[in-house]
Amino acid sequence: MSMKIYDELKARGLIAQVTDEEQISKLVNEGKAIFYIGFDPTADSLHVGHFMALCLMKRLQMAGNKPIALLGGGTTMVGDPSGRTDMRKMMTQEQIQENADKFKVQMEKFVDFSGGKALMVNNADWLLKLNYIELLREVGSCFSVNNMLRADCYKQRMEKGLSFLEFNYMIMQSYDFYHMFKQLGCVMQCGGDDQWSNILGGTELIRRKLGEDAYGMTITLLLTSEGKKMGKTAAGAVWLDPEKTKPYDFYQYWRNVDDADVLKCLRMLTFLPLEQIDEMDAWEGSQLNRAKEILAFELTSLVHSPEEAKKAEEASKALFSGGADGANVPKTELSQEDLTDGSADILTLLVRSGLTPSRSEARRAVSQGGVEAGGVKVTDPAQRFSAEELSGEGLLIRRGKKSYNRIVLK
RNA sequence: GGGGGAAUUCCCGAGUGGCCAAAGGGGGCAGACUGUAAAUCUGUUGUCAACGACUUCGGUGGUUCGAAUCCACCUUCCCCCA
Repeated sequence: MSMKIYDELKARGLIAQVTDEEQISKLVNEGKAIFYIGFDPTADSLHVGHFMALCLMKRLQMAGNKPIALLGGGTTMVGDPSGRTDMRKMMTQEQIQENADKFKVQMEKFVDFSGGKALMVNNADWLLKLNYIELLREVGSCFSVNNMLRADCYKQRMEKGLSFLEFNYMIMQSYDFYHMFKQLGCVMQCGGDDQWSNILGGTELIRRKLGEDAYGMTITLLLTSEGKKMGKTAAGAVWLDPEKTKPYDFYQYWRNVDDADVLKCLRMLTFLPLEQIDEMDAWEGSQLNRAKEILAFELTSLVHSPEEAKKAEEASKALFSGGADGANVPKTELSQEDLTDGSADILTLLVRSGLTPSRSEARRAVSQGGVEAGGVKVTDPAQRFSAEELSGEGLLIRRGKKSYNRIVLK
């Protein structure tokens, strides 16, 4: 009764482009495919974009296919120009290795690597050993510079300038596919939609070198209704690492998506059955808030844990609808040393709790009427709070409409 | 290799000796309105012991009472020629 995996992916709006729909749907529906997705360790944590790719892996794995997670220890040395207007900073090998180690730990949460059900490999293992002349003679003739320049990812860069280093990225990625096709029987590569030309480079290389067919599939980029990439805030990416983006903030990010984006996010990011999501499609107006709660809960649950999701949800309810107690509200602990003369002023508290980055901004927030302490609006930037007010339950500080922090004196 | 141009605050982009913490826009933040949404309007947007002081206009040194602005060198990027 349940949908075949390929149709489900399609119905969820996850598939952007495929090289051969007929072959690919057959391949993945049978559950025999070995496929890979590459992850370049350019930062010390995965983000939402990676999360989608990992979910795709998981979905395909659940349908019986075997994923290969490729860590780009080698490709990161070169730097992918796709979707960028400027060159990436060159990274040292140590940095890359460190990031790759972190990626590895996070990936294991999503994909089941036990009993050979999935593989994790690092392209540094073969790319770093390549010899320039040998490589040129082996694969160089299979690439047409004319065609490469026509590729979207390079075209964008023709105006701003493109270094030869980055120009080679496509060749490295193609070589990965070729290598894994031969060594591991990997027949399909998936990736973000921005990877399309790089993926085609690989299938083309395999065809030319081996005369065999390999396949490619890309995932729709998750865009907001305004056409911006999802998972970005003014402060930067929404990370999967709880140290970099707190589960509460992660929850809040999804709780706050635009009305227009909720259903799309539910379909593309969660594992909820499609029938259930289709029902929500009829919801309107403030009812959509319920859908946002579900979205936020599901995702926090997947990325962190059901317990963390529960905590985040409770904290949100406590703060926004005054329901449950605020035990799970983000908390900052102060010690006696943080006080002067047995008390602390509001500006210090705002800065210490991270609600504002500087005292100037804290002062501004207070003078604009955007700060509350213990449910009372603070109007005087010089207002002080005694040790007594801060101990025990602590003092709940609110900055603006949505940022809260409980300050507790230890 | 030769010639020309550029680097400004979170981003884009004005500013070419003092009136510059630096126009304008975007974004962000706060307020009003709301549904923790969007749209709209208003305020705000370097830091601090805050009517003042300090740090900032790619880097280093210099000219000057005074430099984002002038000079020298360096770095990076773009364009044209080879």
